[in-house]
Amino acid sequence: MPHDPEPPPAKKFKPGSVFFRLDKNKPGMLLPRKGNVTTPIDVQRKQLPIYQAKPQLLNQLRQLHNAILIGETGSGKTTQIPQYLYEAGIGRPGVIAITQPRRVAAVSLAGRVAEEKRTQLGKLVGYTVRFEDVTSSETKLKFMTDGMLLREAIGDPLLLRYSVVVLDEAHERTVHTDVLFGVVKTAQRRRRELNKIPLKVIVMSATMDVDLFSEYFNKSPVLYLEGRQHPIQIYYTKHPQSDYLQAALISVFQIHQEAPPSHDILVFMTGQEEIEALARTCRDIAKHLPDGCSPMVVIPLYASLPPAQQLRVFQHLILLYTSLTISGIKYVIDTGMVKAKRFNPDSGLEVLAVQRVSKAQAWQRAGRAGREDSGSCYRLYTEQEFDNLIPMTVPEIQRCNLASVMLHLMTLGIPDVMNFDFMSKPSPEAVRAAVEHLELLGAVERKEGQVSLTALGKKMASFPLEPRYAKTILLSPDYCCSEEVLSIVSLLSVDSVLYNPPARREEVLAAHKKFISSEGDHMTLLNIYRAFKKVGGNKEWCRENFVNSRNMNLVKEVQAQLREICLKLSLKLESCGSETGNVRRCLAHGMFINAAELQPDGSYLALDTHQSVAIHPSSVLFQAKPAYVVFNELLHTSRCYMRDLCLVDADWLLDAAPEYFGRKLHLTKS
DNA sequence: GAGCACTGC
Repeated sequence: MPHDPEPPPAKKFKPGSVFFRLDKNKPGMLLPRKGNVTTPIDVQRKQLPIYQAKPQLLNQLRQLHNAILIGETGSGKTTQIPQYLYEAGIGRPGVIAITQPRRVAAVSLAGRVAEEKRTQLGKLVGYTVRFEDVTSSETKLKFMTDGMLLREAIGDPLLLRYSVVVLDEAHERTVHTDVLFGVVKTAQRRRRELNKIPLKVIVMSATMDVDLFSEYFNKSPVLYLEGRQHPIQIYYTKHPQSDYLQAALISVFQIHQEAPPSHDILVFMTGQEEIEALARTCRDIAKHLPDGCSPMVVIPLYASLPPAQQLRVFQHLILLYTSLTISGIKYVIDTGMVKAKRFNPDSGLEVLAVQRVSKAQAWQRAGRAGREDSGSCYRLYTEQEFDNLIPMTVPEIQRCNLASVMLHLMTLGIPDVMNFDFMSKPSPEAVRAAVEHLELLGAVERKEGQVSLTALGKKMASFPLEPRYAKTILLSPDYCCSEEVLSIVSLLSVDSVLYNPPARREEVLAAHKKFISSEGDHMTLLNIYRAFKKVGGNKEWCRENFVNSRNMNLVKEVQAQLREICLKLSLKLESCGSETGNVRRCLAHGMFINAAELQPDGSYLALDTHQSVAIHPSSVLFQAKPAYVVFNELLHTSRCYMRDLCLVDADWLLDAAPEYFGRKLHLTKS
């Protein structure tokens, strides 16, 4: 491909440079649609592709205990299937649950279906997500996050309130969905054994990788639904691109000069930094576009941007990498890369790395171009490279820490968690590491080779938190600092409450300086939270202090929820006031697995895995070099960094787990 | 002296 060391003038991007090759073998995927916004709602329902299939669908669904439903976006399956079931009396008098991986989807779908049924939300149709329950005794169609159904299963493992469970967006394979697969399958079997009302399970997915689903659910039949996708033209590069960012830049300008201005371009990229850099370059080049070329509006879009900015109206170019729903996209540029987390069970380390997308992801990205009308997708890789992509993204359950999953399964009374019937089994090492972690925390115990939940473990499971956080909260009454620990855990379980625009670095440092505690990041966060509460969550205060008020308010919600659980468990809630040493003692006892020791050469050794780690420069302890710390997480980027550190005494760690540290010390010597 | 994709309970 053409390449200039200097930022090339716009002329270089004139149409005609043969960059893409048309792929004639893969024409548009599905049928066009006719849309009309003013059509009455019941007519709209009948215009959906799924409506034609309604009689056969109902016929099948009435008989089957399990069904796999494959339908593209726009087939109407998520809004219609629950209504069809209800209208046909299938599953009465029980409740039909429809799970979603994301909150917004659960909420908006419930709203849409309530509208279609002409009822008030929360009556016949409702939703349940964390912090929000809009259901009543009348609710028969209940949209919920999969995590929420999982939590409900703790009190009701057979899911007896439900006659039908619809697992939607199953192709996303989130941890929660994958665990739910096993939970509903178990509930189905147990209900049959106990002669209870049968449970119908419908798995809905957008992809064609159905064998796995079908096989898992006792070879259940697969029903296909026609979608509503418009034709999409796929283009590939002639040659592999060594620099996908450069390729994206060229493609953007090529399309911009050829396309009508009302057609937006969507570029899939891997992260904030990349997006900001490309946005800057595009804007610079756009200033020097030749006369007659329409102006270009560049909108960077990523999750950590404040929501107001995400909602801005855009005209021509969007740079984006999330799964946000945006309409009016005509052109998609797919870099073929994604940033994803990988997990190493041996080191307990999560690595965030840029890697190639899967075929499924590539098709999903392409699909974004055909929502409203026909579109084009430019893949910045060759067709051969596409053919070599892995078919499906590795399910999250195979690349995450399983501690909370294992704890959850045990709470559900699953007899043999080590051999749980996962659709895609995580590695035995990952399972073993998780159980060992729980054992160290005292959540499980081994008796004659069998693993069982302890009373402490049962309490830990009642918190929607990682086990070590739950443990720390449960320890906090012993140190008379539950209020502080609740705040700290809440602060750690949301995205950063600190706002760090790199352009205003000096101001940020000055503003945050007054909160800094020499005891570490946890206490610093606590100082910020205390100050925030003192001014009553004042937004102006947040702005002045570079504090993210949205996340801060989320902290308040989380804390309220955790406090509620503490009260149910009759934990004593009290504040230690200025005795912050108590808080650090408590953190040391709860987080002892994440401890590190200063070495003579100035580096740190993580005591659990004996790997060399460093203090992340964002920590307030970066220059302090304390002898012992506990940290919140390890992040492997350019080095292995500890993030969110708390200064502790060696004695506290030894006191927390004498046997464990005895073993670790022994390991150091040998 | 770095820079963290997206969810969810």
